Amino acid sequence: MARWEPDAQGRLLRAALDLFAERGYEATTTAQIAERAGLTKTTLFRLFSDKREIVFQGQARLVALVKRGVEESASEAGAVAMMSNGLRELTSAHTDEHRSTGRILDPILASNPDLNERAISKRFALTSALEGALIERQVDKWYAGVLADLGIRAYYGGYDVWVRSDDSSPLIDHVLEQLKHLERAAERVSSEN
Amino acid sequence: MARWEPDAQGRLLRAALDLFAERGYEATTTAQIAERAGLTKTTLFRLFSDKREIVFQGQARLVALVKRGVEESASEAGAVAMMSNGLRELTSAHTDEHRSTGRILDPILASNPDLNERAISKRFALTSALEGALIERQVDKWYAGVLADLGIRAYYGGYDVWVRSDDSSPLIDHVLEQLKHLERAAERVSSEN
DNA sequence: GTCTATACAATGATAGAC
DNA sequence: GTCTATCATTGTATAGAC
Repeated sequence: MARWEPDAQGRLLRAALDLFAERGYEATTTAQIAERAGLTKTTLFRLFSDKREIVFQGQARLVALVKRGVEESASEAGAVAMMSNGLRELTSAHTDEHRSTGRILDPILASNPDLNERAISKRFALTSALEGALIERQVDKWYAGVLADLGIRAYYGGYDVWVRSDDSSPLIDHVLEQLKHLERAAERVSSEN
Repeated sequence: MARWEPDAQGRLLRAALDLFAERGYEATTTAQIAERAGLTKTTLFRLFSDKREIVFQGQARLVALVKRGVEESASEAGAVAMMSNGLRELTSAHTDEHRSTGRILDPILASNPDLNERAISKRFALTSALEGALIERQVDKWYAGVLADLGIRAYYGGYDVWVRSDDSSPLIDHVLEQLKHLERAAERVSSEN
């Protein structure tokens, strides 16, 4: 059937995670990753735009998901409801396998400035996507910005708890829990003025 | 007296801005920047950790400023007041010269993914610094996160308007104007629940 | 349509001389 | 503190194999 082993991207991802965990991100060369995956450097760079993207490729999907959650919200839904629908879609992509990967990946991300920078960039991309989707749904631009910040902050906070915790509660529960606290905090802004 | 021309960093920055504006960021090599500044590549990389930092070095100061604004706030000050004191300090560093530089630099940043990523990373660093400083001042962690997002969003929004505008109103005025809108938006979160 | 081989330019690190 | 020189690595480009 196939002349090549399938799932080159998946093999490269696993090879990269193995090597990064063993020897660190910087001490691992792209040639080594490709070799362990049974490929060459050329192929690696055809499949991933750069070394960091090996580990972040999956995140591209998330931007589309958060947008879809907002777009598919009922027309009567309020802005907060549309935003949390975005978060619901976003979190629906996270399986238990992602949680395992996260446990390996997160310490590596934290330890390397280049990877960390890419992670921040992805967070910003999610925030902008959420903000833009809300504006498309006629939410006032100021309100859209504030809600996007709140929502993505809740998502990352919830994700951190979820990855670290052993319980079986789904990611969305952790995220909505965070969102509740953040909404209450947002209320305090008005009471102080 | 001096065996070398002084202000190597400044000369490198000006050389880099010139060349980036002329030929673009990617088409300019670090060797060319160093040469135009009368130095070598080695010296450039001793003074700047990487090519992008030539253009962002100045931002390191800003993190210290926003922290100081919060730290030096009166003990009776509320959380919003401490946050906007941070913004006041932050904006105090921006001279008319920075505005001119911004007019040249901003289109270059927007046109290059690598530079853009670094810019986002700096924005996140400012947000984290502001959030951390508020927490140090005993602000509740949820509230600190929300206020940091609001404040930095106001700062960037205000900066964009300031750089583009021809009037003589100081940056802080634009930032506080944005902040007013964002605070009102934050109030709406509560009314929707 | 996917992979390999090879050559290449540029970043960034390092060592030793002035 | 700067210079020259050399080096490993990332990432690109090309041309061809299966």
